[in-house]
Amino acid sequence: MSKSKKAMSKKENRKEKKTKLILEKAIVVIAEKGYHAATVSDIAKEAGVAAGSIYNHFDNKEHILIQIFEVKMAELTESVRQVVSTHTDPVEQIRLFIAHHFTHLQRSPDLAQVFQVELRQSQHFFKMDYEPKRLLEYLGVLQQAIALGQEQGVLDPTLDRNLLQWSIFGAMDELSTNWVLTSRQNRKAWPSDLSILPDQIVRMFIDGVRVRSE
Amino acid sequence: MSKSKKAMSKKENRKEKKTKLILEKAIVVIAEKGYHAATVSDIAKEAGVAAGSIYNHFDNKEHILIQIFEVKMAELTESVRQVVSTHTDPVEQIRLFIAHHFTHLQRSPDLAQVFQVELRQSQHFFKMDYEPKRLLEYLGVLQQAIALGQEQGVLDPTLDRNLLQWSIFGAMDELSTNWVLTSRQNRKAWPSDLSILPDQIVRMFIDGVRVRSE
DNA sequence: TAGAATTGAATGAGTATTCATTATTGAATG
DNA sequence: CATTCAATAATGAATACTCATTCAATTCTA
Repeated sequence: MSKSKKAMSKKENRKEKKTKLILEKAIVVIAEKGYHAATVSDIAKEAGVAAGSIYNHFDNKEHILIQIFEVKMAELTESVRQVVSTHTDPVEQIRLFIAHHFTHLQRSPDLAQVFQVELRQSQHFFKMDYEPKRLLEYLGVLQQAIALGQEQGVLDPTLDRNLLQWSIFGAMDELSTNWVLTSRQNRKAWPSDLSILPDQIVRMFIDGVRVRSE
Repeated sequence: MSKSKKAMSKKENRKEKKTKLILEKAIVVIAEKGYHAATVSDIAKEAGVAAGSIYNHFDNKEHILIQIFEVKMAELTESVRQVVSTHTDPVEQIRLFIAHHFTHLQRSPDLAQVFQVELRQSQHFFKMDYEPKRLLEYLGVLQQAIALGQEQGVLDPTLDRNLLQWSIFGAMDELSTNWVLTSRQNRKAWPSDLSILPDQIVRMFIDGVRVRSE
């Protein structure tokens, strides 16, 4: 865990900034060339450091990829948590969660490429203990909205929350990957603006999940 | 493309059988050790041939992985097409499609591991022109059921078919991956028997998609 | 017996990582 | 303030290592 900013010496602060810089540049380079084709030297050059210096910040090449996931997922979780907390209606919370996901995707194309495509080439990403941790934190925001909906009687109480949670994520993830893959190639399988998706997805899922009022 | 069985000489027939054998053994070895850790020699040994012989059947290591996808996807598509064609009700067709997906997954754990995890480590799998082709053929069966449902007025005609198709696939794929990852580790995040999933998934999606009677 | 298929030892390419060396930093000191 | 100096950080050339792939020699087979 990182020390609070205040407790950090100038040196530690500076080092952390450089770590962050390398991470940001790594996202650009990896998105551009692909994880395997992007060499450690490429990343170092882009960050303006020597290849060996990378190893003062990361254990190895794969660790860079993992850290991109860790750091960016934590940020994403924090920001979606804030957005969702501005509303109390569970269905609206779910809509916001989904909308935020695609907004984020569209605002950070390089990161999107890394998340949807390059990360999955990591040998250990799938198999590690901590892989689910950050993802589960993120999806926890969604799950809370679902649980709230059930408590309030808006969503089917017999529904398997896990099933819904993973299905929504699966749908978002697949649509995201499709978008990333096609947008880089200038295909038009998907609208360039993804802002219509959340409403449609919510309608699709929720109208099936929602307890019929009538 | 391969010649019809009748037009094949004994030699060609034998060669094709060996190609198939290598492919089957490759699935076992790759599922066991992971794509990168599985060497060409490992696969050759398992298939009872010399390492060099692999190259009489495949261009390179990655080509093996691609061929696993190509061949097995074609088989899967053919079998689901048959299953679905036994019913005319579009919702039942969708249910059958989903059920078949999970049944297949559960019956072929090694292939499931390769499909859900190892394939995605291929550098070119995502980026190739032919990647979507087989997948689109497979999903075409689902799409036809959706289209039929719209024609019959059972499903919302304003619905974006692509969206539903990819969302259902995304949900199935994510649940599949979860199942593969947990079942190998004997976790119990998912029931060992997946046969309950299809009904739940159909309920989730269809009840939101179906035009409300009354 | 020609041609195809198979063999498996040898090759070589490519790059992640190491590490001895050099440079930088900033607290302590007079 | 200027200087020292131990600790940290940065460097980049050299290394080391793994396997995928090749191919000349051998075996098979129709």
